[in-house]
Amino acid sequence: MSKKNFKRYTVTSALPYANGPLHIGHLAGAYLPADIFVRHLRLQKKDVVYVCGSDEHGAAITIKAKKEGTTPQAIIDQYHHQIKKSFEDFGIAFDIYHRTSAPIHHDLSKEFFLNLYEKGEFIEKFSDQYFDEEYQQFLADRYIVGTCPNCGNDNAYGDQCEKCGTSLSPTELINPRSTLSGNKPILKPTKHWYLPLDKYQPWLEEWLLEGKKNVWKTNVYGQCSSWLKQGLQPRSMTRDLDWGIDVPLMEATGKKLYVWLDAPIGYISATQQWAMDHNKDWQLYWKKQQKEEDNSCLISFIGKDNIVFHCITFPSILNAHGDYILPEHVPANEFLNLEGDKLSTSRNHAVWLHEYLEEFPGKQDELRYVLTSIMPETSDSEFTWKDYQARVNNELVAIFGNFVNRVMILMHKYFEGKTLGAETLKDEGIRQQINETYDGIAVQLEDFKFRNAVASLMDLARLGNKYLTEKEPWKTFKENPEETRTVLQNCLHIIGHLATLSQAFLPHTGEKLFAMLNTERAALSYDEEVSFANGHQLNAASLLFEKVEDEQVEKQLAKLAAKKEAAIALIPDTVLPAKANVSFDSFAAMDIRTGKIIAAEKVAKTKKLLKLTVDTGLDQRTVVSGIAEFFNPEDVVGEQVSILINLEPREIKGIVSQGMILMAENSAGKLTFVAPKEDFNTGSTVR
RNA sequence: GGCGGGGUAGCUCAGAUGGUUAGAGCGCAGGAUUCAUAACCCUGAGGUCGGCAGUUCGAUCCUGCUCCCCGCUACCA
Repeated sequence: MSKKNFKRYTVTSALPYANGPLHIGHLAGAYLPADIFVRHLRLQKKDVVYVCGSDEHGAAITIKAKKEGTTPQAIIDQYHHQIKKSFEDFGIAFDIYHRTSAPIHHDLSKEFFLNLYEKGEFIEKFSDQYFDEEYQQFLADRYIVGTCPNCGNDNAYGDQCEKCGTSLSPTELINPRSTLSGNKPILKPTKHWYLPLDKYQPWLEEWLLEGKKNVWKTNVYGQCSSWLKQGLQPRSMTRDLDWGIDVPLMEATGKKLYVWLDAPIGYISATQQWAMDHNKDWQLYWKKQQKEEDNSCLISFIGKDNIVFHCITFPSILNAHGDYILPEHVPANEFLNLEGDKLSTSRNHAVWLHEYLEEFPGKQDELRYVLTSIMPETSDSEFTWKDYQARVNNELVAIFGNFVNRVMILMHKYFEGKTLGAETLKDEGIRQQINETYDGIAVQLEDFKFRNAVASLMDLARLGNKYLTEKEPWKTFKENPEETRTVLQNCLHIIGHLATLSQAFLPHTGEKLFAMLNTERAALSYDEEVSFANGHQLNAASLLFEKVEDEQVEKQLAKLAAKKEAAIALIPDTVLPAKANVSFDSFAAMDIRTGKIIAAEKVAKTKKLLKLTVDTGLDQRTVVSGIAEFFNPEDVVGEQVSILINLEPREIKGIVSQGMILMAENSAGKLTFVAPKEDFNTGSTVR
């Protein structure tokens, strides 16, 4: 963290996309660290606003709506409310959880666009894009489906084939068709407005490359510097879409703002809404102030997948606008894995937050503790239910909960839960260690080391257990009850500090502790110390945490396995629907022959491509085929194939490919050659 | 393919601008204890720091190559 001392903080967490529920990976990546950080700032009595909201634009939402036979509005309403409720129930302390479909957000996004437009920042470019004549509109990448040139999947989208994961552009699709009308779209020139990132490159090099060196996390800095090294390209800020924010220009009817332009502006519009609701001035949190030292400190918590947008694109937009502050830190986390596998929404391999909250009621802090302890700060990390159980049982229950329980039970047993002369802590050694804990946690959190910070909290509970064991108040009670009292009351002070510090990491636990101690005020800042008046009555001891039983772990594991099986079982069912009929002539027009591969080599600088030389009986020709992930070049030589020989040649990676090898693909994405069963004459026709 | 991040004890992860015995928590083994949710406390065993080569008096830390995982990216018929 930089040495600058800010008076004010603006903290953001990545806007969750409103087309699915939240899972633990989201929490560990962008929400939990931000929440802890913000609670920590508030305990220091800093002026901070913490904003977030649903990202409700983008083509994926309209696609999902179409698939489910509903409207985009219905999709975003459903998920916005679900996500919002999950965050609330879990205890993420946003000042506001807003949404990008709100009018105030549309207005601000347009204002941003117009500001840049009027300054002449945008480059206007025409490009050919698919257009649906029946619906009279340009088609976004996701509105075009066709055959994947790589794997032959007939339902590949214009931006990506979901079967083989290949990124595509719409013009690469074979037999493209519009998802609106089903017709073949035509190419038509369309105008778009590009942000000249190349123009901002020198500025970015100074601000980011030099300014953030050794300040930003290595994963973030490394990714950004790699982009800058490669040289930035202008990026289109508009799309031909029917869902999103209108481009505020007469000539751009029917066009929408690129979702990555409007989404980060959502942080600002959310702040505006919050300010209106609470009679605050939003500009203090976002705009440059007259004196630089009065600027707010902007910190954006995100996952590693959107580093570039938050570190390069959005700052460029803010800087081009000119009135706005720039992110001081973008502490991106890596990814969380689950039980040895990537978290996956489509494969349903996830621990969903709303399900956890239902199945583990009142156990928010258990999940917070585990996720904080394994937070993917520097590399991907792994959540397992067994580990969850171990951390809850051996740490929260055995160390933290047990210490509190021991003290409370002894206080009630010996002194009816009443204190005497316990205004302050009477052990200098303990006091010093507590002070070090506070300082250590502050340093760690300001350096975004959440794992270390939460471990420091646990160490304070350890210190308590050790102190009890050393002083053995249960032994001293007979001869020296005053000694017993002093020791136990010192322990009460430790519990008080545990409660204060828990407010950042384990807020529900903090509340429970204050309730048990029966203090007057439920929440304290760091500089207010718990004090006990003479005769102060403690409340009855209650368990802070409960053990996680083996059955619960097994149940969760079984649930995951079942989901996975269900997801896999779904795949064979998705036999692709039949395509539209074609005339016999269209079929007859295709010249398919048997052939033999006589040479094969990997195409340099590609992962999936093989350059094949095929004997077609007529000639020997070169075909580029995307099968390198499934076949070694040496293994396919001599292989009989069926080859479409009168396909228009196309240049791929500088090699002219003359034809297409026919492959069959199963639902798991596995490929096999479609070829004669027996050794057959090359050049035979296939009909 | 290019680029970025990561590969360190059984598990989850720290760490060092290169320097005598590489750390933590959990797990495991032994001991002590009984106030406590068989918990706490003490002690201990455990690692050729992904692989190969190089630079160096010395490398887990630097360089090159290489393998594995994740991400970004690429005209993948």
